[in-house]
Amino acid sequence: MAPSDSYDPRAVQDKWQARWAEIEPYRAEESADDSRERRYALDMFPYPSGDLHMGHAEAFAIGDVPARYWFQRGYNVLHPIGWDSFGLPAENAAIKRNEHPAKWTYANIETQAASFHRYAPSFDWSRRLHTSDPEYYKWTQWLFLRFYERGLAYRKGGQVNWCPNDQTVLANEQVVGGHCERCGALVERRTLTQWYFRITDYADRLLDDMAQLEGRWPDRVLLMQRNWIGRSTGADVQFVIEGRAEPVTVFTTRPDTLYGATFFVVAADAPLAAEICAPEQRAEFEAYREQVSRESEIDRLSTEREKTGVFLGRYAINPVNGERIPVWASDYVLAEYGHGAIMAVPAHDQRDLDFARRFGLPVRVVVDTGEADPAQTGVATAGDGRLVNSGPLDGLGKADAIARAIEVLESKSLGKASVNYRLRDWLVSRQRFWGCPIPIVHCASCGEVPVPDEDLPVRLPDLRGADLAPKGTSPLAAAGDWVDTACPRCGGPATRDTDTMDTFVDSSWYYFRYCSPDYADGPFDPEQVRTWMPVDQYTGGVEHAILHLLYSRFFTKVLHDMGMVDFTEPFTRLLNQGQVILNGKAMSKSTGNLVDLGDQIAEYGVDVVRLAMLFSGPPEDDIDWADVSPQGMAKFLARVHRIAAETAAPAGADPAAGDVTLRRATHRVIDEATTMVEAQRFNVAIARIMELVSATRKAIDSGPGAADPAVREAAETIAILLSLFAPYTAEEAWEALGRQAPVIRAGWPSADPALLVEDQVTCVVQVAGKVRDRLEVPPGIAADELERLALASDKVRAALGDGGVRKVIVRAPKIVNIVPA
RNA sequence: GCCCCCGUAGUCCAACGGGCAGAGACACUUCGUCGAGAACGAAGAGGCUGCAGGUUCGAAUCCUGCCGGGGGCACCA
Repeated sequence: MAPSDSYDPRAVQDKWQARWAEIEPYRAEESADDSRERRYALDMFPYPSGDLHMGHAEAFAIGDVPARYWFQRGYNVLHPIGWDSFGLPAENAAIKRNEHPAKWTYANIETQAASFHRYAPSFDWSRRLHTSDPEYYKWTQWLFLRFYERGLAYRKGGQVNWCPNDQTVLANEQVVGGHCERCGALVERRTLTQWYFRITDYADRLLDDMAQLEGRWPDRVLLMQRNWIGRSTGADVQFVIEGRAEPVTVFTTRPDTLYGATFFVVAADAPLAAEICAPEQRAEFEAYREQVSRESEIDRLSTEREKTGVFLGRYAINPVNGERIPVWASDYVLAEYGHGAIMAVPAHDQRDLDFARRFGLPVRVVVDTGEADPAQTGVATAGDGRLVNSGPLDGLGKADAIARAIEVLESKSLGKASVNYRLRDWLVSRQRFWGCPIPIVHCASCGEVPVPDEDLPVRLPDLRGADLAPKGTSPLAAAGDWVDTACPRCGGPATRDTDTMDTFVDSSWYYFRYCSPDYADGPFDPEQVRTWMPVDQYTGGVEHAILHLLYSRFFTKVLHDMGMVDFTEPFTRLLNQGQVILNGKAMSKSTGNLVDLGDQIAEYGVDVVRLAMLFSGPPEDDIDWADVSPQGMAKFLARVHRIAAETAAPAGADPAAGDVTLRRATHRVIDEATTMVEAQRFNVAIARIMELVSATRKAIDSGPGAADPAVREAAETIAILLSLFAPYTAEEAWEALGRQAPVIRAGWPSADPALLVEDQVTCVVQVAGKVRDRLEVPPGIAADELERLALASDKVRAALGDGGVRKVIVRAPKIVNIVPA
């Protein structure tokens, strides 16, 4: 009997898909009188690029488990779905096909929605949203305007990252190793005026609030965010530059080493360098600056290459000792970080030391760490030690010296304690069409004017095909009728801002919208958000560790400050699923290293694919599809189905009258599977169900038989536990057992404690750490009784020989270890 | 270069706060059943827990070092 004879996945899928559409078992209830506990399960919403693939299958199988578990527990569950539907691929496809991006986008959404219906995550479809719908992006614009009012959205000119392939600027977070995070092109620098969100105002809170997430988010995500924000504490110190009226401020984390500063470095591309360069050094400096401006981001990032720089012909005065030190320009100092200038302490900073050795500048040790002289070894000493050659700081340790140095600086108004961040403000404007228009109008007499709320949304004009071709400025600029408008303030002629927002703005608040997707008086109904949020479980890929997740945390804090929400972190728990790979390599269309989800489902069915994804290992691990066995999963599901069909005890039969051995197995599995689901170790939970299936099979074949009430109890337990992982098979089995759909509302079983205690357990008796005997004892046996039994064992006495006993360690009822004299 | 995570059977993976190395799956061997199959049921084999030390009565588990794999950061003063 082949599995297909008894269990046809496709027929079962079609049957239940239709039934579920009728009974809507996954609908969240928003009524305030519903007193059930609430849970919010969220999956990172998909971008509609073609159909769903294996990666989606894994992510949504994993994200579905906690949602389904909560349904079984009887909670009121919000498990929504939507699409992150603005973005470049749609625009590129539209150019190629001479269409509107919406056409490609919404066609793909329909394809994915149909695939999702078949894949059957427990979504509440009534809350579906798309970020490219005007009903949605109206509120993205509304939020932009609130940010603008609060000074959190602003425009400034400066050096920005430019992707030559996508023809748009990028945020720092979207440049990875000097390449565009999206398309991989080498990123260039341009000087442009752009819109920013002032995320740096929230740097401290983004860091400090991570305490709330500790242990609930993966460590590596927290670490990456910490690194990205990059807080460092130290001091601002003012140096006078000879011949310049205003002193120049530098930031240092080591004010204790001020007496060791032997030169001063200004970022070569900072205006200050050009300003203070002495005439006789001008030519050399200009040549150097030209060279620096030509180097790519990749060159600049390389730590291997030798330091470069030029002397600017000027001197700075060390504020603590009045020493004259030469001022250099170099590209190892960044114009955008700190103040674009540093004091260089080569003895205690490796970068400064490399520079000093390259250009023959002096090295002066001011912290005696007990290590060899950096000037000789070329290795800067950054550790703790006693201060030397440092006037009033002499003799202090590093930490004390830092504190003392800051005190001295502050008392003389030469500096102050200071904090710097690696994090930069979030550049949000994009020179592309298929995004949310920035709701600002530029008026010759009034300047920047926000579009009034009642005029939102500012809809995209109807552009398509060639009009969208990138030309380095936003395609929106070409829509003359759209661009020309009246100033909302003075009524005079004005133009619309032609940039659109980074799509990460759209996705920074979608999980709020799900709470009240049709709400018309704001981005969300505060009442609904209060009852549903924060999100209890968020599932998605780790690639968003410092993009979407950082931005979303920022948005939530701003909404909190606006009084719109009463919490400060949006996602209580985060799970990053691994990737699906093949033969150790990422799947890729171009190399043909691909497994098609549709093919897999056609061959084995949805449940097999889901189960294979979940059973292959812990959810965080990558899944190599070459290692999984869909056939094995199919075999298991067929076993489940057969057990349900064979179960002969009537529904409602009292399990207490059933076979106690099988009942023990059932309740042990309930207990352990529950623990494993809560610990997010779904592979182990499934293994437990497999054990129960085997035990039930055995009971039917060679035990009390299919008519025993314990078999029914086991079979029903299997169906319910399995409903978290293989919804179709579980529902079909539930029906075969004479129960009424949906199985997802059957209720999670609880283990009977009386059935969890064994009446006999095996106690291992060791002599000198080696197992010598096993005793069958009652679990509640007393330690001294067990010790007596163990010492009385013939095998133990044989092992001990003539020697005496030095010590006996008893851990009742599991083990006795006897240490011979 | 610095930091984090991970090395268990041929393979994917279990093993709770140190206590019998094995739950489950794939592959393998054997047996039974039958409608004779790539079906169903059962049994079995398989290990220096990456290596070397240490702590302990007892270590896959804790500590140190090394080797191997994965990830993050990498001129951020």
